[in-house]
Amino acid sequence: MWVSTKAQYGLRALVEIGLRQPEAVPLKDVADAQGISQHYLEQIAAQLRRSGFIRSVRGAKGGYKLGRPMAQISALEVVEALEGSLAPVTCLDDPQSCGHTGSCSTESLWKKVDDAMRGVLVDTTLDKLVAERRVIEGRKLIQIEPPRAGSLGV
Amino acid sequence: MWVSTKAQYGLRALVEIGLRQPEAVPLKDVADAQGISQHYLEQIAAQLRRSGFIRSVRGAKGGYKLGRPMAQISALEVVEALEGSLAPVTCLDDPQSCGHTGSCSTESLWKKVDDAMRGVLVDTTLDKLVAERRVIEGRKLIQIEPPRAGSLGV
DNA sequence: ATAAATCCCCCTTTTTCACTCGGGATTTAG
DNA sequence: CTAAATCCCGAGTGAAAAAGGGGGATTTAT
Repeated sequence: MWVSTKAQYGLRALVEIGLRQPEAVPLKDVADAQGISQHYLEQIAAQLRRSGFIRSVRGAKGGYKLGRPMAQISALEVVEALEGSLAPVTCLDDPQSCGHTGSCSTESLWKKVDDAMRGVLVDTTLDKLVAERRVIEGRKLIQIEPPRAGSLGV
Repeated sequence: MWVSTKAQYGLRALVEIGLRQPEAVPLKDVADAQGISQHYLEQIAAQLRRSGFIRSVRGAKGGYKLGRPMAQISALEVVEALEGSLAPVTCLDDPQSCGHTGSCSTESLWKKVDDAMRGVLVDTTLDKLVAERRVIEGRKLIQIEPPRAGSLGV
């Protein structure tokens, strides 16, 4: 596994927050929904906030809102903000690290791998993930967020 | 970096050995050519041997030969033999590890990433890497392994 | 016999992961 | 005003993996 749980949790948290736009979503809800330690999630949220993906609303009834439109948040950005470069080998980031850049037979292989993976992650924006989430949840969404009338849950 | 140096060294060692087929190549030569600790390389070679990628020839004038045709050795096999699964997230290997397989909005993203990267690595066989290496080395190859006639250099 | 090689097992050091712990600051509800 | 709900911050921790090192036994060409 080379994507840390931190990055996975962060991305899932953004989906959870995106799902309830434009309401402020407290981390407790996210932690409960995803089965994650709330305190750990706080640290992740702090990083997401510093990177501008979310904005905090403090105090009771507070929580987090998205910092920019869902279509402008790619999975690549999120993951790299939380765990640094996703390059398969360091010499793609730092050509001096191994010394023989340009003369290595495997260099282009790693470049291709990097491009392939990066392509998928750039293409996957938050709105797509949220849409997929809505499909998965289906009707259950209605029970979580009743549209102001109490005529749903018996 | 999520491909260990062990896997990188192992792959490069196979290229080095493949380059001199069908001669037995001692690890010292590989270590020198690649700038790797010979002792560390021994450990890697042991794993490659147990996986059948190379066969050892013991004693003086010994070394390692390829265990099967270069076209039948993919980078994916080599890397996975040396460092286990390359899946970006554990739930692709072990669906029980996270609990909510099938109901996770990011599951298909990681599957796509996995497929993209795996596709590149499966497609890259040792003969392609060796060919690329020959291109890089160019004429220098002649100095290392003269094909019995002196009519090539100059 | 000797030198060149592979083979084998155990050991250390450093770093990273995935959290936990213990608070403090800010805002709203009552 | 007070209590509750939130976010905010930094330190610490236990386990695992990464990247080797040490030392020696075994096999074989010469």
